[in-house]
Amino acid sequence: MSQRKVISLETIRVACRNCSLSSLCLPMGLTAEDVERLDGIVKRTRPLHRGDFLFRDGDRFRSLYVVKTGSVKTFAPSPEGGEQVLGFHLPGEIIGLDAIDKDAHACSAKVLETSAICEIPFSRLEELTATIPSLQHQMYRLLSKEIGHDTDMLLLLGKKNAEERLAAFLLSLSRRLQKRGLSATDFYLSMSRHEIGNYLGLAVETVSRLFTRFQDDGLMRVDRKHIQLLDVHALQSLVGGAGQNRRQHQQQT
Amino acid sequence: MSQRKVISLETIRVACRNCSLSSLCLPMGLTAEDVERLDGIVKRTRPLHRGDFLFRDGDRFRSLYVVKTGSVKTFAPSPEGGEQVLGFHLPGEIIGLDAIDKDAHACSAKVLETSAICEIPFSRLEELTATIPSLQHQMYRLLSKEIGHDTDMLLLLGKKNAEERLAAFLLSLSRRLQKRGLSATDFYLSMSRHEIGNYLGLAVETVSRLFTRFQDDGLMRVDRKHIQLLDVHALQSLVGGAGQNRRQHQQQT
DNA sequence: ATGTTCGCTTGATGCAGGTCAAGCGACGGT
DNA sequence: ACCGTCGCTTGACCTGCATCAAGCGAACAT
Repeated sequence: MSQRKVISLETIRVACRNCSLSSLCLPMGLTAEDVERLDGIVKRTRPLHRGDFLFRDGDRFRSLYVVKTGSVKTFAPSPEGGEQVLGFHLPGEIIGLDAIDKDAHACSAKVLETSAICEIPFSRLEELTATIPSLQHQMYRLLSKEIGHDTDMLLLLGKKNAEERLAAFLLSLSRRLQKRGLSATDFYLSMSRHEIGNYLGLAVETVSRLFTRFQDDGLMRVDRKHIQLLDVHALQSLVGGAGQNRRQHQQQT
Repeated sequence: MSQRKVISLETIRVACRNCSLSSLCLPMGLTAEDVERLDGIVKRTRPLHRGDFLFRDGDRFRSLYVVKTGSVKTFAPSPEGGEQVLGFHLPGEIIGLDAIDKDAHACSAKVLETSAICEIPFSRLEELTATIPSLQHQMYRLLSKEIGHDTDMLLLLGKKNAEERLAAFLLSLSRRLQKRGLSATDFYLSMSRHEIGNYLGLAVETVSRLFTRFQDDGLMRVDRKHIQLLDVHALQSLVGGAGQNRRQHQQQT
């Protein structure tokens, strides 16, 4: 996020082994030699710009994509012509795993800001994983992690109110940016209020009102797309649902 | 579902190659020889009963589980002490994929009715997939499919109203039962109204009222847990969101 | 600089569905 | 056969958030 300068070609050609994201990406836990082999199949594309598509819903599945810098949103069409934002993807995150099953993309991926993206042809990757057990394991973990993440979203959409959703969203961004060595409390939103609302199952107006409220309550500072979190702990307790006396659907069997 | 008789030991010891579910399960597309090898690592447990756990949230991850007969629900604890039902699993469906990442289960799996379950130790499976490319591919597809399914649920929880959610739920059950050779229009619900509501992000009362309404509208017949779908096509058009003039969050960039 | 667009904010209003409350019938235990 | 429990239904009410409406300011083109 907040990546405003054009990325130089120099930067792009850096290999996996030098990539600052390797600890978040596929090479995690591989030997130097295996990283070289993986490196051999990764394509590094020229910088993409806001609005560019990595792929569109319906496209044949060929490659996975890893965000190197910038950010990408994925979204699926809903039957009525609207769309559901499925996620915002930051550096080190992998896009396209959901397309393996049907060998076609069920969602589209659109670049939110000038971004550098690695492309990994899946068939080549699959060959490689068959001969590198730790890479295979890493793939399973990545796919599994994606499921776990979706599960978290199900809980959020199924049980949390608007306040809890937005607080969770902000904290998720914060945590992920921090992992990438960026500020956890001061960042730019590359997505619009509308996209945030869509992602969280809320109306734009609700998102806007909540930003205002959070700011009035001293939890954060908002200036257009520039966000500063002032009281992370308070936000965390909001997510916990300590928000009020919110009744939970209890479960009995 | 509606599996009331106790499963005989005879049935349980049948191997993968004779399993009627093989086309839905891991063996899909394997050679006879490879199925044998897979078969060698699969454990078949004695029948489990309503309320039994396959695993609990926090347990160390060891195995994947496949439902052979019966049904299982998975659910995750939410911070406030409630829980979120994540899914209902029918014969042929695999449980536990979300635990690979952290090597621990983040949700619990509880048997809803007398069920037969296959257990597949994951470490053994992983060894096997490294030597059987088509099995590896099958695993990737399974994991990917799970992501796709979660994605559908995100859309449902994020954009659909109560009516659309329940209709989608009924049709999903119907479709899955049909794939397993059971009736698509006449079945028992092994889960409670409460669990359905929890899964769909609705209150029990709303689920109940909708069942009544759907019945009054001639879409289905409801008698306790016995369901008969009378007008599948009408239900499908409900899901489409033709429900009214439901406004969609449009997306612009 | 000036107009146009578009994303965002803010206020007013309405309603889908959650919450509360009460009753009923099925089922399991003794 | 009886009773208690529990899941389900139904009605009355209430509220959180969507919807509708209006206005504002930043970014951009001319």
